[in-house]
Amino acid sequence: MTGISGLSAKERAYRDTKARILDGSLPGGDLITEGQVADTLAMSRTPVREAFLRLEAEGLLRLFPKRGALVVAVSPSEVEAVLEARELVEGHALTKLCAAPEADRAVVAGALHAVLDIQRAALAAGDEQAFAEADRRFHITLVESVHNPILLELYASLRDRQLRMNLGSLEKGPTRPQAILAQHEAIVDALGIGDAEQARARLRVHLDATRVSVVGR
Amino acid sequence: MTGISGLSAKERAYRDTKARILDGSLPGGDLITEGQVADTLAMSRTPVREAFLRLEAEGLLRLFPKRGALVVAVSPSEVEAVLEARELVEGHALTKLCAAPEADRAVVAGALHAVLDIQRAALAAGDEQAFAEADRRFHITLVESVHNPILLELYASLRDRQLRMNLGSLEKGPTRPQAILAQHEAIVDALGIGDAEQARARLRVHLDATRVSVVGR
DNA sequence: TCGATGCATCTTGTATGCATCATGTGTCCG
DNA sequence: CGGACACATGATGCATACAAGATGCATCGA
Repeated sequence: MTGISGLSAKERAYRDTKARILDGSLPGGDLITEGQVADTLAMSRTPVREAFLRLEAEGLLRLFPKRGALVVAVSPSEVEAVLEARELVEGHALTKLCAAPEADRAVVAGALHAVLDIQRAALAAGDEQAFAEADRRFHITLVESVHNPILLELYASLRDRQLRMNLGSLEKGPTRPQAILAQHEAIVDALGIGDAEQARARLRVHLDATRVSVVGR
Repeated sequence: MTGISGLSAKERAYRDTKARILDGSLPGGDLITEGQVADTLAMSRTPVREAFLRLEAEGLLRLFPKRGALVVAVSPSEVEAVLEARELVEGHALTKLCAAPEADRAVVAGALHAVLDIQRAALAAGDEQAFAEADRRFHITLVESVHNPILLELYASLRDRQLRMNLGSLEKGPTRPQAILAQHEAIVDALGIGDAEQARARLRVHLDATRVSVVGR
């Protein structure tokens, strides 16, 4: 029935719409309807409807009864909320790692180092795509080390939201990537010696820099 | 057209099913179908389907394509995950409050004291229902003080899951409520003097006691 | 007897139709 | 000229219909 793709219609509607929101083709403040998306994707309204519900749960859409779906605009307060939650979750990961047996910490630190190598290479090669992916991987790896599905899922949703904020933001400037990499390295260094306070402080620095880059102050 | 209730069919399906999962009428491991629920509530499958999707997102159901919906059984690891997340969020609230201006802290402390009064009265009256509601109110008030919608929503979902764990647990014992109340009071006391470390430690005690009550160890 | 196959049945996935509700507009009345 | 009302329009909410996948069981063959 879908014919082309092996994915269900619901999944296609979800991914397509989400992608269009995240990459900015559907700007915040836009009002879209089930019918529009259904027509575009050549499917009925039913799967689109389910995709919309999911996107609303993720905070990307806001549904208005009988009126349409509003693409939620990124507000400064949302930026704050996302960053606060990120600091909480990632900071927890750092603390927990530093309190964990040496061996466990070493494993994660090793994984993080590997990611940093990739990120360094991406920076040298000027591959923004790979750099962003490595950045994502870095933070995900950190949060995964907590082994808590609930926190991991929350974090994934936070990353998605942040993605959208980044592109709304000012140009990152050519020095941003280097700064990001340096901040990552600083965090891993603190982690390497098991200094939780230091690691958290550096995480805070990293997220503050992110905030500045996003809200411009 | 449902006529009777002012709620939408989707909302009724969601609340009813959720309630039946949380109160144990639908035990973990059960396989339910959209049709069953739709018949029971005298509505079509469509709104039930949407309710199921929502419940899956909350971690209460797990949907299997073309097979049905599994009521997720509470696992020990889920208990750990929920409690870890709760400690993280509530602990953050305590820390943030202690770092906030005296006035802000006093406002929240006042609200918490008010809730404790209610809880004390409920305990004296032997009103379990009211006691549980006050307990819920206590923790929600704490988390609300963070003013972060993302964390608040996460917390709400955590509380729901915990609800279900409690009833699967051993009898609470007549002394449990008193212990809970005492632990709450201890937390608020530490908060009153702005001692974040102390408050967090007491929160940890409280949640540990909860874990013992739930998993029995 | 045991395993493979085909079918009946059940459930979901999607499409479609209709009723309802919200909104904007044009007209009529003051 | 201004405001209220009736209606056209468009969207969702829900019901229903149908197709397709998954499962269990009976049946058949070795």
